[in-house]
Amino acid sequence: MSGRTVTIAEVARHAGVAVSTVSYVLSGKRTISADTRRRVLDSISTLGYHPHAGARSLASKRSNVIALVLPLRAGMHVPVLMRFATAVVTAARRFDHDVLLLTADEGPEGIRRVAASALVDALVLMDVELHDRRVPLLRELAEPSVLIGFPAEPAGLTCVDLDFAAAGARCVAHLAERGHRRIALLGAPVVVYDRGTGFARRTREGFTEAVAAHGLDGLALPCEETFDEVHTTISRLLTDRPALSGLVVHNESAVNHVLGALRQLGRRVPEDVAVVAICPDDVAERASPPLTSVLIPAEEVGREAVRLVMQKLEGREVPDATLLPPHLAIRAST
Amino acid sequence: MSGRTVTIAEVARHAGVAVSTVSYVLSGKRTISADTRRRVLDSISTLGYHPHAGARSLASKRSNVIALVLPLRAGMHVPVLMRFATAVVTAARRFDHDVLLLTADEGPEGIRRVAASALVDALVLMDVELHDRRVPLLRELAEPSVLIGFPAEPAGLTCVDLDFAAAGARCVAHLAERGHRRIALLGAPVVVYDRGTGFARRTREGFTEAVAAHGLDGLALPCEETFDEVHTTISRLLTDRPALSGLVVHNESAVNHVLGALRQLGRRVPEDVAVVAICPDDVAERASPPLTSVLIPAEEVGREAVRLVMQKLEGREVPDATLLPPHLAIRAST
DNA sequence: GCCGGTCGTCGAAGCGCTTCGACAGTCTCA
DNA sequence: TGAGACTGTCGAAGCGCTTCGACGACCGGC
Repeated sequence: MSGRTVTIAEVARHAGVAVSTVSYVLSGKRTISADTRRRVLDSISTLGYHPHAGARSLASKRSNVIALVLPLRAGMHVPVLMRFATAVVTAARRFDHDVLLLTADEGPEGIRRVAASALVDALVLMDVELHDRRVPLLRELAEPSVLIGFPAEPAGLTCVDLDFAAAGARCVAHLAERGHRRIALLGAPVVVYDRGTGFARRTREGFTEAVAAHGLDGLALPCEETFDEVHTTISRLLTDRPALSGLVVHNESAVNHVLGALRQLGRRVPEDVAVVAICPDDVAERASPPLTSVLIPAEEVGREAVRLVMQKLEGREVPDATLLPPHLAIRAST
Repeated sequence: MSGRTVTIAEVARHAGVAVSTVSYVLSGKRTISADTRRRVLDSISTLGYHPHAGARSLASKRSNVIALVLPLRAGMHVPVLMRFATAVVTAARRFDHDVLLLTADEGPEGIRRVAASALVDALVLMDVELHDRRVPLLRELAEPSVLIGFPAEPAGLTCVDLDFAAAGARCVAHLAERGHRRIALLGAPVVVYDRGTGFARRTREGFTEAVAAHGLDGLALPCEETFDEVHTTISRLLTDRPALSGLVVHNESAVNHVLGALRQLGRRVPEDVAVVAICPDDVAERASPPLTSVLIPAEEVGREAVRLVMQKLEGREVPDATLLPPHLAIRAST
C-alpha cells in the first residue's frame, strides 16, 4: 500500500502489458479490450498506483491544476469570497483538476509565474475591479482565464457574476409592490466605490434606474461597517426623510448593524421600515427578523466559472459575459 | 517575452553554456563563476525563462507545492480561517513554494491522492478536530505535515495553535483584576463542542481552571449565533445571576449580537457588564464599544505552520507542540 | 481466398529538468 | 616542480509519463 512510490512501469509489469497500454486504459484515448482493462485496473488498485503529477504534466503539457487568484482587499466580505473559493475547488475536482491558491501580495507577477512555469493550465480570478492590474496580463497569457466580476473593459475576456443591476432593481420592484414610495439603498463602504469595484456600482445603477422606472423617491448611500457609523447614517437618514419606509442593504457586514440601529431607534421591521438585503442566505436567515433577500449565488457562480474555463481549455467558444439572474427570497422583513 | 514556452536549453544556448550550468546557477548547488552567473541570469531575463514546474518536479522529486487542507464546517468563523489561509500562502511563497487548496468534500482520500501523485511535498491542515479522520492518514504518509490545532492524540504529529487555555485564563485574570467576581463564558455553538473541536474546549478548560484559581464564580455556556438565541441566552443569564458583571465571549459571530442584546436589555458596557472577547482584532475594533480582546494571531500561526513544515522538509527535527502565547489588547469594554 | 479495415497492443521517442561523474585548468604547499 | 586539492564547467543519464507509428490478428465483402 504505502512505501516507495509506484510507477506505471510496475503496474504494466504486474498486469503483463506494455506501459503504453496502462496509459491508454487511464486516459481512454485508445480502445482497450475489456479483459485487459480489467487486469490493468486490478493491478492499479492492488499496487495503489497514483500517476506522478509532474511526469504527467511534462509529457502531456497539462498540469490538471487551475489557479484561483484571490486578492483580499478591505471591505470585501470574506465569507462570501470563501464560498466562491470552495465552490471553485469542488467544481474543479469534478473535472479532475486541483486548485492552486494565489493571493495578491505577489502582484500580477505571480500570475505570470504560475502560468509560464506550466504549474497551472488555466486561471479563475475573483474580486475583479473596474481597473484591475491583472487584466492586461490575462490578455497576453496563453492560458485561458475566467473572471468572477466585470472589469471596465471586458471585451475579449470571459466574465461571470450575479446580475447585480437586476438584483438592485428586483429589490426596488419588491418594495414598490409592497407600496413603499420612499426608499434608500445602503451600499458598500466608500472605499469600495472609490476603487471602482463593479458589483457595488452595478447594484447602485440598477437601484437608481428602477427607482426612476417605478416613479419612487430613492436615495443611494454608501455604508461603513461599524455599528456606530451605521447608526449615525441611519438616524440621519430617518431624520432627513421621515417618510422613508423601505431600505435595500447591500453590505453583508452592515446588515446586522442596520437591524440593531433600527431597533435602537425604535423602528420596527417590517412595520415601520421594510428591509431587503443583498447578502448570503445564511446571514439573511440568522438575522432578526429574518430578511427578505437576494442571495449571492456563490456556489453557482464558482461552478459556472469552472465550467467556462474548462470549456475554454477544450478549445470551445464561450460567451464573453455570463450574468446569473437574481432570486428574491421573501422572509419576515418586508 | 511571450509566445512559445522557453526552455532551459534555449537559455543555455543564448548564454553559451551547458544546460547543467544554467541549472546550477538557478539552484546554487555548485559554485559558478560570477561572470558566468551574470551571463546566464541576463539570458534568463531577456528570454523570460520560467522553469517548467512539472519537469522540475519529475527530476528533483520536489514539486515546491504544499497542500492546505481546509475543511469548511458549520460554526467555524470563516474570516479567521481565511486569514490563516492567506498567511499560509504568503509564508509559503517566502520559501518559494505554492499552495494547493484542498477542501473536505473529497474526504481523506484527496489527501492521499495529492501526496501519492507527488503533487505536493508537504501538508498543512487547518481546523483539526479531536478525533479527526485525516489524522491516521497523516501518520502513514511519507510527506511531512503540520496541523493547525490539536487532535486528541497528538503524539508524533506537529501541531501549532494559539494557547487557548492560556487565552481563556488571561481573560479571567483580567476580569478578576478589574474586580469582577461573577463572570461567564459564552463559547462556541453546541455543535462545535460536540464535534470535539479542540480550541473551544481548551478555552473552556482554561476559563474554568482560572475561575477556580482566582476564587471566582464562573459559568461556561455554549452560544449559538443568531441574534434571538444570543438574546435569550443573555437575558436568562442575567436573570439567573443578577450580580453577573463580567463576560468572556469566544465566538466571533456572536460578539456583535452579545453587545446588541446587552444594549437592548439596558445594560451598559463596561459600566454594568464588562466584556472580553477572544476574536480577531478587526472585529473587536469595529464593535461598539471597541472590545478588550485576545486576538487569534492567524498570521503568526500560519507563518509558524509553514516554517515548521519547511523545516521538516529539510529533514530537521521540530517540536511536537507549538503554543503561541495570548496577547490581551485592552479597549473600552472593560 | 485475398484485400482493405478495424481493433488491440507494443516499443520507442521525447517532454524539460536535475544531478552525477568526468575533466581541464588553477592554486597550494612540501 | 610536481602531487594533490579545488574550481568551474560540461555531457549524459535518467525522472515517469504520453503519444506516435507500427504491426499482428481478425473481420467482412467480393
